[in-house]
Amino acid sequence: MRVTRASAAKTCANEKARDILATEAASTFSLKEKGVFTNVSRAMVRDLVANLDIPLRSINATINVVAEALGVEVEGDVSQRSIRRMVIEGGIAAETQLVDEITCARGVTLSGDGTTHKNINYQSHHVTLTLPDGQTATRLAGILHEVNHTTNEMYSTYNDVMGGHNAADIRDFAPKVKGMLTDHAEDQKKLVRLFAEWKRECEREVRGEKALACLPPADVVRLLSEMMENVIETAGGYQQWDLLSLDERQLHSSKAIRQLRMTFGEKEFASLSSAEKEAVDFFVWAGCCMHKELNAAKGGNTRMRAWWEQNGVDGPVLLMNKDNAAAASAGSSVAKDRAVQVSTGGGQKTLDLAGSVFRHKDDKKGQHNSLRYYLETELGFTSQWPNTSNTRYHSHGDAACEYLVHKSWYMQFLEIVLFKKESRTHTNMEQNVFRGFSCLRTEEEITCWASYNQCLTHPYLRTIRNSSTNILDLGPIHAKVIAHLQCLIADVDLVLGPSASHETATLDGRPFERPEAIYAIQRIAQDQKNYPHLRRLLVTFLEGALDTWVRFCGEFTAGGVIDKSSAAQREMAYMKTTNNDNEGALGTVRTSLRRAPHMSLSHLNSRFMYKKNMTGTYIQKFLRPGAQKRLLKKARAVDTRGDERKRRVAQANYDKERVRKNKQLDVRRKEQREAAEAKLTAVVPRLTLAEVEKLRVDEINLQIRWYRQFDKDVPAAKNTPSGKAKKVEVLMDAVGRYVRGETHPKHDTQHSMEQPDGSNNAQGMPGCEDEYDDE
DNA sequence: TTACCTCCTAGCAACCGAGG
DNA sequence: CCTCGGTTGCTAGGAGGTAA
Repeated sequence: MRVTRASAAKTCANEKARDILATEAASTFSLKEKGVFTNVSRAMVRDLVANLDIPLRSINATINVVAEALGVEVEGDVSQRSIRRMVIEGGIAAETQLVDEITCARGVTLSGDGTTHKNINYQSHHVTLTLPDGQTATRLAGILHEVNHTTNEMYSTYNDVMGGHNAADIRDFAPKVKGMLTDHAEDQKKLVRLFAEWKRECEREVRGEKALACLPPADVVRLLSEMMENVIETAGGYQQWDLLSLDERQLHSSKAIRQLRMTFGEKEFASLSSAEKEAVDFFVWAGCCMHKELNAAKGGNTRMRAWWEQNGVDGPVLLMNKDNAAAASAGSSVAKDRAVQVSTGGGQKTLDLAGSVFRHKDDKKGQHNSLRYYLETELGFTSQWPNTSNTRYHSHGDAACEYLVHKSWYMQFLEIVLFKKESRTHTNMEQNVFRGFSCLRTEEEITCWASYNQCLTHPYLRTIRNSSTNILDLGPIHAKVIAHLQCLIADVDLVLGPSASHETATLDGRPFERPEAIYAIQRIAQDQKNYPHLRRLLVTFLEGALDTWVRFCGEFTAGGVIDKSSAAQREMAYMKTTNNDNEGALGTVRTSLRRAPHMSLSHLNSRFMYKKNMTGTYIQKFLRPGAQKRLLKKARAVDTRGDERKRRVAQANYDKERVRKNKQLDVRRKEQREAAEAKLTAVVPRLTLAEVEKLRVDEINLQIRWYRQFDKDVPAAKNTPSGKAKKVEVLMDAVGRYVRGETHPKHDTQHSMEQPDGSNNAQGMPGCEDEYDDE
């Protein structure tokens, strides 16, 4: 009661205030002064567009609606065209801000990630700054494109806006960069190497320049003239030199000057002590912690999947896709075998399929909502199936826990789905989920996922998610992960045993994230009759995870850059623990481009950087009216420069080039394939052991391949043992079957039906890329 | 699958107001 | 009246959505 009265009183007061305002003359707001938009209205428009995501066409209406409520009359309006330019101004201000902040910062680190959208590659870049007061800030440096503007350009923009004084130099930027954070993909690692090299060169050049400045003028003159002599000589003597255009001459001499500085820089650098040298070139790479975890779990799973076959145990039920299921039930025996061979099953696959059934992206297709309602009525609360995807962190582990805890509900639900339908049939996918859920071997795998999830994944994430942690300080934690895994491998009863406790089972000794899942796991572990393999499977999973962890923690190894660095160095090279900034940014690019497919990258960058980097505040605080005026000018210049058209042309050319290269590649592959086939048709089978033993290993391989064309008992290329003796054995088996007349070479269309195995490798190895795959 | 609609952008050209 | 800096109108055109 009192509250309503108070708010009523407030409203009344507000209305009074509004009346007063309305009666005053100052209640109009002019967007323009002398026909030019004021800085205030520009800032407002930018905030509306970039920070609040208001569509360009609604800006005017928004301003008017708010103004009306406040009792202010707005004078003038702003066209979409002008709004676009104001956004460009925001983008330029954001670049200026970035250079400004980098100039002040004590240390800078970079982070990046890439993705493709509609066949175009996008790279997201963030800069993390260690400010003079020890605080850190992460700024979006932009979404770049393969053919895109460079950092150099950013610096010239800065100098334009700031009016040229205290000119910022790209070369001052290089030594400040102390590190780089990316995922573990090879292309990103290459980028890191290139960057480190560039940084070194910049440093030497500046060092050399300084050294030259300290020399007596006479020496410098002498050096320069010597250098010019050299340049002219390499250009082919004075006569040739005179023929060169001015630009070419300038190019030659600037190159030579750079070279001179570099040599001087190197000389200076060589005189430093080794500690100083290391301090100067200090540059460190770290890999995103989320990726480490993701890949470790994948590594564990791979090892676990292989365990069944290696130990001759019948593994989880096969979950065939629709086509293979049809082939296996109706096709010829060859098709049947093939369908069985290419199909897989197992915990991860089941959880994936369950993901598509229980929470399909498209609500109409999946059972997303009806499941939610069902669980709500049955359990009294809503529970959601985790979004299982290869690239979503810890989703499979979470799904495994969800399964263990609510298994019976999900099974019942699948039944309801069945009986709700007119046809009373499950789709193939639903059937597969049902099969997987009812298979004890699959359940054993799922239990391993859940155990890993509770003991390693969640405790690890709890540790690294602390937002202010510096990844460079996480060496001990990763050592602990490895040690803990070794501990668990040595004694899985720490997790599975009846007396297991979170104190010894989890990485950080803190309670389990989902204790109900642990109860389920222990119940399963007690039941050795139904789940006899669980212990050995879990050990295998953990071993696989351990190996992957070791591989993905290379940057922390003893004696490495991080290990040797001082606390102060690590502070200057502060990096976040995860690369989520970049991954999130790329996600935003995707959604923005889907909504506005024609939005240019520069426009997107302008909006995005303005928002993320809080450029509005920067403009207000640090850009004097004069600088804002220059901002306007620069924006106009950029606007009329036709960047976007240039970008499209560059992209088109790039695409053309790629098409050409791909075609070339195809031709070469075809040639290789044909050569391999020709070799195969030319094979003369050797039928005696004596003959076979005289052959070289590659000839034996060829013979085996020849038999493989028609003899299904010859193992697939990847399963063929290595070592000459073993290969001879395999070959002689095939020879035996051939000689006895059990197998017959096909003479008709064998080559078009069967792919010689050389082509598998030429296609690239699909199995390997997902280790680095992400969005 | 097709035809049409909607949304959004780029960039040219025309327009407008201020100041000399 | 002219020039210049700034603003706006206009159109082509691509991409996604959607109904037939």
